[in-house]
Amino acid sequence: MTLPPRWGVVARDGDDVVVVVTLGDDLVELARERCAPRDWPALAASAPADVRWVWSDTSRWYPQVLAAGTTLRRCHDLRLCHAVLRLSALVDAPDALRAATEWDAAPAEAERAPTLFDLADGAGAEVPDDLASVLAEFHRQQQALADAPAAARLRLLLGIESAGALLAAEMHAAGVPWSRAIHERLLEESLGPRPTPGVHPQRVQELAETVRAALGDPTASLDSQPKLLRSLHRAGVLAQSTSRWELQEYDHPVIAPLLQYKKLTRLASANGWAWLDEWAPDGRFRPVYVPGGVVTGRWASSGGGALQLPRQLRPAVRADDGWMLVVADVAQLEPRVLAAMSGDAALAQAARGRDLYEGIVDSGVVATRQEAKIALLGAMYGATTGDSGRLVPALRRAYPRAMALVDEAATVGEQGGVVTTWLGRSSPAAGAGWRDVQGVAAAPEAAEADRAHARRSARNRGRFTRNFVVQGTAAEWALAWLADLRGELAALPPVEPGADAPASGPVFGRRAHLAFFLHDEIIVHTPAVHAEAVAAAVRRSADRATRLLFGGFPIDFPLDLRITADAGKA
DNA sequence: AATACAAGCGCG
DNA sequence: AAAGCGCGCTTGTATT
Repeated sequence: MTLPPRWGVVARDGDDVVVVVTLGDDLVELARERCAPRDWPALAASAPADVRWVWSDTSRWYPQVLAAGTTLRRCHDLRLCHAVLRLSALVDAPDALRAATEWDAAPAEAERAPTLFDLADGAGAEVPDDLASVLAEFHRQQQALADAPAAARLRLLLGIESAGALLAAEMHAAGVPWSRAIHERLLEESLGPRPTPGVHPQRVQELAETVRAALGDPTASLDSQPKLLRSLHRAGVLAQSTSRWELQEYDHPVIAPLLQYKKLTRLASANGWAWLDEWAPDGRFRPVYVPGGVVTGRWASSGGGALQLPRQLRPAVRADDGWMLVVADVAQLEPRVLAAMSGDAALAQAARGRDLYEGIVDSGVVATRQEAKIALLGAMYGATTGDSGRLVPALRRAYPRAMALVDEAATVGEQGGVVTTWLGRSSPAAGAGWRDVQGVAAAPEAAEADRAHARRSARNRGRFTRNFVVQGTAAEWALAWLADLRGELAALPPVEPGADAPASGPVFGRRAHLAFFLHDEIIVHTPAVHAEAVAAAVRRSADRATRLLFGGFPIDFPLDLRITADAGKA
């Protein structure tokens, strides 16, 4: 430890910005300055490095700091923390926190001015950012934490949630190093030369001709599902839909070229040349991450499709000259989290130091790895039919504690209750519509159709809450991993600037930085001299996240990790 | 002409 | 082999 923890506040004050720095938890004021909006990042940067900055919304304030060429170490994002505290079953929050307020607004979008439409319906509206509102909300949150019996877990959750918000802004600013040349080569190999806009690429046109010939219909429309389905029926393919998994059941010469046609049109429209020009014009892919964007606590994304980057395009993620990528993902994150949070020693044992699914097979629970995977996913998702549903009972016998945890979460959800993750994020309460459906079905005179509807609705909600506890706790583990790693990377010394202006900008052009995060995998872009140190840090952070959440429980989270110049290699 | 929805497919 | 969780995006079609 160096200095005691300090708080800082950044808020709007009329047309100015006010920066307050305080000492300790008692909020004794140390310094207060007013300045023009463009000058506050310099003020904040001159404060002690361990200040925890309280502000309304990280996406509202932090990009300005990054644009000014600096970073901040810690923050308390009032909007995100409000969202957690408002719903958490672990706090006895006052009504002022519980009630829906202006603090429930959507995140600010830095790129886009709010329109009247946005303000009218609340979507895209910003949370308050004036000093009085910010201090009032901060005190409400501190009070709620002071009264909470499980405050330690909640404080951890709020801390990693806020660190994630900093990181989301930083990763957007730094970008994923993206090779336009490799992307273009992949497109040309699959699709042919770049077509003029509005025209199908050459390979797609050739496939379309092959498909139409196989259909015996030279004018068949392939891009309209109803028309395509009718053409297929005329050719004797009596599918119910045009989805891939159904079509591939049929043995007909049209199927193979049609599936290839769908694959290539998808590539061209979702990640083709237009995408490249829009999202990686300068050799950096900058997706907009939305921390806390999913109810379970996972991040969402908006723009660029960061969560859907096809594996096919991963080779285009390429380190700069003299730099390397450290690519790491957790094998079977969610089942491991389930083993730990349920205290299921048998499942934890099956997971230890190896492929968890192989561990289940070795324990004699099911016969093959594929069966183990299907069974476990089915247990966490609530499958009742098919192979998955058939295999779940064997799992229930072998791992009763783990299965009891997800079964209990499902039961609570079916009854309209709230479930909570390991660190204290609670699921939303059942909505009025859902309760109405159950109420109607409970009446003595209810029709059988109403009862069936209510049962289906209850099961649906049960599957959601069943998965919520696992997916949400997995998101917490991942955030803890990221937050710790972010600190480790910041402690590495920067390298000398290269001859060219660094594509990652003044902040990240000289030091290792996180470049990508997707649920259970990360990519760090690092000067090559630090690659080994970064790899070690990635592993240390994962171990610390495990101990931070689950203490001494004997569970491990092994990483698949490689140091590479491009992220495409297996 | 603008908007909402469904299908389909990409990711974990 | 195709059921069960959470997302975002594009396209075509239906609605207004």
